[in-house]
Amino acid sequence: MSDRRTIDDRDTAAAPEPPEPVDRRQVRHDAKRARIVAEAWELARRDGLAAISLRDLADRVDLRQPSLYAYFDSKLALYDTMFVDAFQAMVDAAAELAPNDDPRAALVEFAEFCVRFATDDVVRHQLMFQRTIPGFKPSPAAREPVMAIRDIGWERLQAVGVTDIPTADIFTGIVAGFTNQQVFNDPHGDRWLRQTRRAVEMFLAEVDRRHAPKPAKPTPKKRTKEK
Amino acid sequence: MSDRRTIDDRDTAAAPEPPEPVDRRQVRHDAKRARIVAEAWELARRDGLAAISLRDLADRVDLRQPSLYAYFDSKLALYDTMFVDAFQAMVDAAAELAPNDDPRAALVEFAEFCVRFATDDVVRHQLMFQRTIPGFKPSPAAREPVMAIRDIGWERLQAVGVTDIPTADIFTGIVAGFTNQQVFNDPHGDRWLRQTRRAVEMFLAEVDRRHAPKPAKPTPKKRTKEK
DNA sequence: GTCTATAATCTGATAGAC
DNA sequence: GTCTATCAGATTATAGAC
Repeated sequence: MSDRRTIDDRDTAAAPEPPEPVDRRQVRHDAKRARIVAEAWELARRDGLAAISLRDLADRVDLRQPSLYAYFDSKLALYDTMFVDAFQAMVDAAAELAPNDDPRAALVEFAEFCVRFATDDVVRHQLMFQRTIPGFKPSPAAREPVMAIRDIGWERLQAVGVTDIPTADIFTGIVAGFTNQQVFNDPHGDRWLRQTRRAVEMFLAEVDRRHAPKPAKPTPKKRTKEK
Repeated sequence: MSDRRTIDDRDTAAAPEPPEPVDRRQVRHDAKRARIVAEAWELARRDGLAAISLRDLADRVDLRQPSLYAYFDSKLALYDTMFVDAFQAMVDAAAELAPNDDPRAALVEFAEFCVRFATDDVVRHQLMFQRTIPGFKPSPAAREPVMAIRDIGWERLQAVGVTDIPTADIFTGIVAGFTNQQVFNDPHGDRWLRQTRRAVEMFLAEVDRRHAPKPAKPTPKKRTKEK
């Protein structure tokens, strides 16, 4: 199947060519590429993210090591693909979260989701949120899914009335911390995951306090319009 | 790998040590060792923690690479020493904190100190709080300064009335998160450091709420346990 | 696209003379 | 303790045949 698609190709291949909607080669290429990435994750989980070797990786996908360069320009390009893969997975998983009418419950849910997602795959978390690979910096193109997940968090914060950056920073600080502690200090348990709800409720109480600044004295219960 | 004793074993125990105060050789050895560690930090800051090479390191201390083995049994042993060095520095710095009569202010101070200490040296933070070097795990001996810093935090928590682990976990989660966000998202600024006080005060408000449980709302009894 | 072969370099670690 | 010499590998990446 000669598929050189030079410009004058359409003239010479007049009759029998069925119109290909998608290039099959491209499809297979992409599929193999995806498999390589999947095996790279396996390898990273086994040996550590920084210890992936292209030889080991090639073995796992039945290629010789140089053949990987048909799929990735460099090892750092592989990391970049994995980085995008990880954030895209997070975006997809976040989209699966059941919608919740109560914005406060939704925020708790989101925070717990973040902690859970990180502990599901510690190495993935390492690539996403720690600068650990010496030469690696996400490419500009890799920023897109990062911003997507950031937007999801931002929406949920706005839904509970948080619109200023400093308060949002407090929330992200909490989530980042619980995530990190869970991954780092209790990677197979749920010690910090269990406290996440309480932490977010604590945060919400602070938000309430800001929005309805009550004077200091313990007054009899006043009616507020918030439920 | 011979499982020789841990890294730092100078023969402190064996000698009866009558009149001879210190061995000059030992002093020089220790001094050079310290210099090697210091240069290793430099190198880590320049190239990344995982990218330290013993050859580069040897150059910086005017040795040939094999001579480093007179000071460290292996590269991982060097990391272990650096790990201890980092936690010891944190303990020392924490000891410098001005005493504060108000335990609540002292807790805020401690949290801010942690965030500041981390941003002072990102690579140090990486070694202390992230599992990033493929083969490295702190030796049992290295645990001591880790526990020392943990104890400092624990004391300050008790001083504000926190005695249960789950609540302490919330505090460590907050501190870990603000530290991490600061290091990761604003390494040369103070974006999360500026919010640390507010976060700790938010935490303290939660502690107060627990200690003086006002029957604020006609909700069914919800959180009483988890102690 | 995949291969073989190899470049080019780096790595941590060891042996043994002095 | 420091050296030279070297081991025994590893690594990523490239060249060029098919």
